[in-house]
Parts: sequence; structure tokens; C-alpha cells
Amino acid sequence: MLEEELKEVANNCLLMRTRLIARMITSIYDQELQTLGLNSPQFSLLVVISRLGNANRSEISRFNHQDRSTLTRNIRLIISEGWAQEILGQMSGRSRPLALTDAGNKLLRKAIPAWKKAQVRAEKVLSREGVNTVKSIAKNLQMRTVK
Amino acid sequence: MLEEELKEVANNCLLMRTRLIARMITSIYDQELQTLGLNSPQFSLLVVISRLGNANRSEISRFNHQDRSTLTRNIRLIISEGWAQEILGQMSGRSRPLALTDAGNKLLRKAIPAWKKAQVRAEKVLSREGVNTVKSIAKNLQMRTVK
DNA sequence: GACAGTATGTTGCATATGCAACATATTTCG
DNA sequence: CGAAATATGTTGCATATGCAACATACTGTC
Repeated sequence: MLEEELKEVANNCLLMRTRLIARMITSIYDQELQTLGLNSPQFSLLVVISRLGNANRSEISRFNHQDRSTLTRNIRLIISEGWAQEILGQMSGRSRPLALTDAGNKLLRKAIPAWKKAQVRAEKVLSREGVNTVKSIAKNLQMRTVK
Repeated sequence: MLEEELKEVANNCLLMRTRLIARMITSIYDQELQTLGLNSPQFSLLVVISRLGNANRSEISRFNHQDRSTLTRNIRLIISEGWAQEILGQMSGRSRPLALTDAGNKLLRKAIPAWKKAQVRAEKVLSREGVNTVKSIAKNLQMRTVK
């Protein structure tokens, strides 16, 4: 019966639930980062640029499961804010490796206390079990695609 | 030491991980829904309008943990596609309750097979444990805010 | 009944996201 | 070598998302 199927969707849909959780968690980090003039996606991007080390846009897009064009634009903002730059010495082909600037590094370090506050709040929302599960799922996702 | 702290952020950040998972899952449902001319957020909204029954924008925004203005715009699209409408009889104050049109109901039912395919794929990505955890977290989140 | 507080909805602004199509550079192979 | 396949990056287009500020309507409370 179709009415039953609609109920099944509403009661079990993993799309609605994962997106709900992501919005909720994003808003927590947004709140804590607000005073730094940094939002959640921007903070995440700084972390990835820092940890991946001289990665280009394509590599970051694979790591993050994002479209390349999204990275083109988000990184444009990060560069225009002076938080990252292209490493001129290491370009090959069309690839343009990225690294944080001093200002970017400084901002990232300055943001760590806010991140910690947000992280604690997020852990409460997800519960101990949720934290472990989220980490384990993310680990699998990144294993599949990052060289 | 600060270098250590950066590593801790990269290795544990729940913001990056929940957003990564949401993007991944969203792309799965987007793929399966594509032929229906419907994307993931739009499908989710149809489901919510259907299940909440005559809810207004504010109520939906609370249920979904979204900004009211987001609902103003997303619902504008849903209405312009002819999938939902405002229930004229039940307005009070500024509140304008919503319901699916026949076309919206028809589309939603037609989308169920695609949803099922996507749901199976999502279950594989999240694993049995992940599915249960996601459902349990979402349940808690919605308990906190819905009347 | 008037005024403050609260609830609903919208608009302006900025950013985030993905797809399709394209430009460009490299690599592969016959 | 040269054409085809592959990789990187960008642009146009459409949608999603949230904040701040505003308009509007209801709800007390005195």
C-alpha cells in the first residue's frame, strides 16, 4: 500500500537524517567560529589545505567528495582573504598546489579553542556512540578515494 | 604544541566528517532521483510536507533545523513546480499551512522506487551500525524541537 | 484599548554546492 | 610523431543555506 510506503520513507530516510545532522552540527561550529570571521566550510577547508600539504584543487575535491568547481570557488575566497596561496615552484601541467599563508596558519591556530568548544558540543549531540560511528564511516569514505 | 593540535583537529573533527557524509549520501539520492526531475533537498521537502500535514513554513523549519528564510525560498520552488500549495481555509495570522497537490503526491509516489535504490546504497555506505546510529541521533534532534 | 512582546514570513546579502560544457595541459599508444 | 584518452581548472546556470533587518499579525498585560 502506498500510504505505508510514504510512512516508511519518512520514518527511515537516511538522506533526510544525515542532512539534518550535518545542518545541526554545522550550526554549532558556525556559532563558535563566528567571532573569528570564519564559517564552517571555510574552517574545514583551511584544515584540509594544512593537512594535505601542497594539494591541488582536484586532490582536495576527491578528499572531500566535492565537485572540482566547488573547490575553484571556495578556494578563490580563501585566497582572496589572504589565508592560502598557490605554490609557484611546484606547478606541473594545470595543477596548482596550495598552501596556507602565515596569516592562514595564524588564523587556524587562533581558531582552535573555538573548534574545541564546538567539538565538545557536537560530541554531546552525537553521543559517544555517534562520535565513533561518524569517525568510522568517514574513515571508510576517505579510504575509498584518496590515493 | 600547536602542530599536535592541528593534527588532532584533522583527525577528529566532527564538522568535517558529518558534512562529508552528508555530501556523499546526498549525491547518492541525487543520482537515483535525477530522472524524476527532483533533487535531494526537494525530495526531502516533499516528504516533510506530506508527513507533517498542513504545517506552515515555520513549523517545517523547526522540524528540519533550517532557517525560516530557507523554507520561504525552497517552498517557493516547490509551489512554482505545482507540487504543493497553501491551504486557504486554514490560515491564521501570518501562518499559511501547506499541503501537497495531486501532482506532488503523484510525483512522490513515483519517486519511491528511486528512493529505495538510494536507500540501499546509503545503507551500504553507512553500514548496519551507522544506519542505526544515524536514526537514533536524528530522533533525538527532532524530539528536542518539535512540539 | 494601547503597548510590549512574540510569531510568521520575506528580502538583501553572502556563501556553498553540483552539473554541463568548455579550455588547456599531459599522457598513452598505435 | 599525432590522435585519443585523461587530468586539471574555470565558467554559466540553478539551487541551497543562513544571518540581519524588516513587515505584519497575533497575544498578552496593565
